[in-house]
Amino acid sequence: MASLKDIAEASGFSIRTVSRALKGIGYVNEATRTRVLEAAGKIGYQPNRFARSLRTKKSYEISAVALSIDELHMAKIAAMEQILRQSGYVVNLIFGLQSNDGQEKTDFLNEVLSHRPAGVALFGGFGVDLKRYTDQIEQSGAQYIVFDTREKDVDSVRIDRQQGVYDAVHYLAKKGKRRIAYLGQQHDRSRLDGYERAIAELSLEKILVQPFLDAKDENLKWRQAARTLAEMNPRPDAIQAYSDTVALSFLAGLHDCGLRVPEDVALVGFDGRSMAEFASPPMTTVAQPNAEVGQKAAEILLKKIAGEPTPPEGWSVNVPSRLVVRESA
Amino acid sequence: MASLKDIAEASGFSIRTVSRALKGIGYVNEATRTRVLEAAGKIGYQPNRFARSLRTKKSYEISAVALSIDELHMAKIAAMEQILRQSGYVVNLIFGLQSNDGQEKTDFLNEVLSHRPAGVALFGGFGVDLKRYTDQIEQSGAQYIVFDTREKDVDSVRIDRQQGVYDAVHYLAKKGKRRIAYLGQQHDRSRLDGYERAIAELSLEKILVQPFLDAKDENLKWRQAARTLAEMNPRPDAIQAYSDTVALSFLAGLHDCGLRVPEDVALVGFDGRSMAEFASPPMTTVAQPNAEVGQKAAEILLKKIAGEPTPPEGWSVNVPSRLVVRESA
DNA sequence: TTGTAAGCGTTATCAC
DNA sequence: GTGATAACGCTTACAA
Repeated sequence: MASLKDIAEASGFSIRTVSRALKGIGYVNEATRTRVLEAAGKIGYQPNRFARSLRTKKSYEISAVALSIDELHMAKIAAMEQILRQSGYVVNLIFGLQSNDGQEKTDFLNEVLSHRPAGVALFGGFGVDLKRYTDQIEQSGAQYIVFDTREKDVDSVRIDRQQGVYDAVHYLAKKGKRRIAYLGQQHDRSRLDGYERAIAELSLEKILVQPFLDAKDENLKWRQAARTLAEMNPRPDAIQAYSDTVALSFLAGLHDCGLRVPEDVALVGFDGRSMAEFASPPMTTVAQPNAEVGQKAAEILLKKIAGEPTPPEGWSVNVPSRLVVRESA
Repeated sequence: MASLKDIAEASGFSIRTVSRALKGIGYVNEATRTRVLEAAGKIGYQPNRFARSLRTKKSYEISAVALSIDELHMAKIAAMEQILRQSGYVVNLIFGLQSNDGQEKTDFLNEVLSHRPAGVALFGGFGVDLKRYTDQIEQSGAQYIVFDTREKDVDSVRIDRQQGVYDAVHYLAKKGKRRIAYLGQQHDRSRLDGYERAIAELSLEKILVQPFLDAKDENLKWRQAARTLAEMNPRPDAIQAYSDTVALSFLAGLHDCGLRVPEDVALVGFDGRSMAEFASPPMTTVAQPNAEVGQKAAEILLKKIAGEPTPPEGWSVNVPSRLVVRESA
């Protein structure tokens, strides 16, 4: 592969001049520049990243770390990659080991850092030790951003789930629904908070549909919860579900009970997974703003890497989720 | 960050000796080795990839290139990454630009190669020029593997769709179905071939259900095709669909027509997307062997990079798809 | 405006 | 067995 030296020889200038002409930094005679660029083009020059990183002690790689693969993660990473690529960065992907052992996760992070990324984008699932991991990343000289974590003390691009569910409940009320239930566990707060806030504003009755806990697997837990709903009297006429997967399992249960969607019960999911679009009927859902989240994460990383001072409000940012209306509600 | 020099100073040996002790290559006194390892551990040494790559002219990065993001792609990449990471490689992700302009795609590949990957894993969608791209990759000194392409002259890990559909049709016949239809376009061959082969063996009637071409969008094209099926006399009692998305759009159409699945019509999808699992009813599907495909792709890349001679049968390989039985059939 | 020389952290070549 | 030393391709002082 061609190097600066090759261009220097081909164009008759020194390496230094060639370098400056190519990067457009410093004073270079216009005639020299064109001759250098011409030579570089003819020879098919591509700068050597390894040499550059070695010399400048700067990396141009961002590691995206997730403990599991997921459609929603990927959408965020893809959006992030578009931005980072434009700034000359490469995104590398590191998927977690299956183990839940804490020790292993530390080694895992060490492995990530051994590649000397300029930045690390972390997905959740690291549990309460997240702060320890981000500290370790910073200590290694890299910057980090976390995707959508509940942990408070870390820089993160968070999704405003509360407001999305709040909007959805108002949407349902506007469509004439009066008995709007929430389907999910009581201890998962953010969505539930949005639900409760809207219900209170609308002076409606708060109705909670819980999973059927004796079920054999996760899917049946929610599918069989539909029976609970079917037997309620009066029956809810709308459901906001915790997630798309929960909503679709529940939808199967509604079919089992002979209840029609949206005629008998309107149904709104959460997440905006592709499966919602292909459900029968296509499901209305509060979509995660993946593109915006990925973009924001990239921008924050770039700023932190560039050494910009922390803004007064900190690096963390909230992005709103948005209702995607289809046929189920 | 600590370098070999630091360890050399700390342990009292030369850089060269330290290097050999750490890599376990060549003759090193056992006592020296332990002292060196100790010093390296204490100092927290991590080798500098950039220096190593610069010196050896070898890259330890594999670029996974896709023109679009997709759950199935990601599952393959994730599997590939597990293997490659164990061999010290990093997988970096490059998603295509939206444009369909040929020129842009060439530049795009140039950009990929400018990062000097040791190997490139390509997903389809590059059209008939695929061979040109793989040639360009090899010319740059990198190795390549293509995921599941129809193009003949390139090394690829291919999915045996024919056999998967063949198995599914036999499965349907064994469950007593006698009027098994294929839902899809006539010009997409691989799945259709498997269908036709099985139908011929079983001496059943070949029935093709085509999309409703006047529909407004892709989804409705298949959803409205259900009407066609509903009006057939006698009506098919089972469907093998071209894909999961097609099958689910069609399923919505079946619901529209008041037909029950699997009681009135059994339905089998293709791809093994997560949406199939969450359909109502959970959908039987011929799943793509993503894990195996990714693993094979990684193994082939590693062998090609290691300079192993091309085996007599070439580098390409076929992996079987497999029927995942759920409730829809 | 351009050229020379040093150095980033490795690995490879050669002596000792 | 071990130690100097050069080289990979680039950037950055500094000199011309």
